[in-house]
Amino acid sequence: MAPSESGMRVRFAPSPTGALHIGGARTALYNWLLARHSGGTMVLRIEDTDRERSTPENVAQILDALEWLELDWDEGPHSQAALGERHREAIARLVANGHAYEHEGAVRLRVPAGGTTTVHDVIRGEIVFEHAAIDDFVIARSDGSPLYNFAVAVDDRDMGITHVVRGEDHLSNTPRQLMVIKALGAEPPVYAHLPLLHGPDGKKLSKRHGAASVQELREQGYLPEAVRNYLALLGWGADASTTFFTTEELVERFSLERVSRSPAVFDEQKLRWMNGRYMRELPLEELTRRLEQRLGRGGLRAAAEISQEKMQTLAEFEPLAGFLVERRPFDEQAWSKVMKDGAHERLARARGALEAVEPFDSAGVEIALRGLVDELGVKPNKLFQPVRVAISGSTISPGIFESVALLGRDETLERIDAALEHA
RNA sequence: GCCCCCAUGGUCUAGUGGCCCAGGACGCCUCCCUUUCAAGGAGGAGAUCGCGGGUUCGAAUCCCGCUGGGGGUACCA
Repeated sequence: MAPSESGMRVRFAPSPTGALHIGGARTALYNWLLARHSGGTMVLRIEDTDRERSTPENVAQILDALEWLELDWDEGPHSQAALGERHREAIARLVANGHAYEHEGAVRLRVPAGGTTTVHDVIRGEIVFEHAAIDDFVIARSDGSPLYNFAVAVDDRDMGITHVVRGEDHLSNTPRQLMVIKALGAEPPVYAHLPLLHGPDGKKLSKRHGAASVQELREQGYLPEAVRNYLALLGWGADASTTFFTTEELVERFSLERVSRSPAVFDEQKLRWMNGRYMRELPLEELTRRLEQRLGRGGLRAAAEISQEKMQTLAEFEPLAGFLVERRPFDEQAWSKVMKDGAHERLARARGALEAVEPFDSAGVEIALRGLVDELGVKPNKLFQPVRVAISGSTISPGIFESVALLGRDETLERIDAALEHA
């Protein structure tokens, strides 16, 4: 580890405009990885100098999202608005020493007429901005309240931030912040501007692109560890072939030097695939715990066990295995697709075979049903699908033997009877 | 308008002058397995490395121009 990377003080500074977006989540993750990797400090600061937007509910949503992602912080959350004292003090100082001046009630920073300001960006190298292209910008409103570009610079200085890691949308404003820091006579932090995240249409990621916020990802049944892994790979890669990283490995291997410069598109299909892999590797106890917590009920262990390898998200448990928990109506499309060409008769025969199974476990059910298949001389699915529709209401379910065994003899026979009558 | 950033298959990426007529992953297609759906296994299609000039014995890799995309330019953050 390079000396400069030891004990980094980083900050995640979202403006509370509502749900935490995926782009913000990635920024938070990268900052968190850097703090943990360097044995440093993660500061959480809420950029709430914009009155209206900064409601307590919005702030709560951000904290909630970070907690779900299991990204903890060491300091904060600080409210930028609450730091007004420091800001006003700094403004007064700049006005006093001529670095800023009052104009129509507002205060503007004096930008040198000539020369340049260079941003040293870890990811992009040196970026030179001509002062000629930057106007004297307002740092305080006429009511005295500070503006973003000013407050950020002051806060980063006051909080001793060593590395500012944020989205590329802040790059163009960096020279302004650098000028404030310089006017204040402070040392600038190291900057790293992350490439933005885009939607499938190439435009900036937004709600229009499906799951765009952390809370939506949670609702859709994604696992936080899978989301972390996927997000880490959106703009960063450790090598040519590693795709799966435990969080410990991410902490160990993540580095700003390997962050890419071009924008990335959030691909939910790949997240789904990755999430499925994490789902299958979850210990059964853990999978059960998460499903039960999500559904607000217990007793799901057995159902979770026979469904685990078939789910890509926690949300898929219900459509796949909900029938194990609660009887549900027949899906008419499934019904008409399966219950034809003598299916009714075969279902009746299956009922008979199951009635006699002893013991009524998955192995016993399999022997009985396969035996009947041989006896009838039909393709297995000619018998299994009608049974599946009868007990689950649909054509999709976990393994049929396991499902039947789990339901138990009485429940299974009742459902088959209901199906026989339904016809 | 002006300023800044970016540019490898549909997507995420590896690649920093020869090992690349470009590697991995998702997705897609085919086959296998198979009780459905997934999963898994084996193959396959898909990239003139945005375009045009250079530099060099040699360029995805360096330079210039262009085009395209994105961001900024507020008494928003």
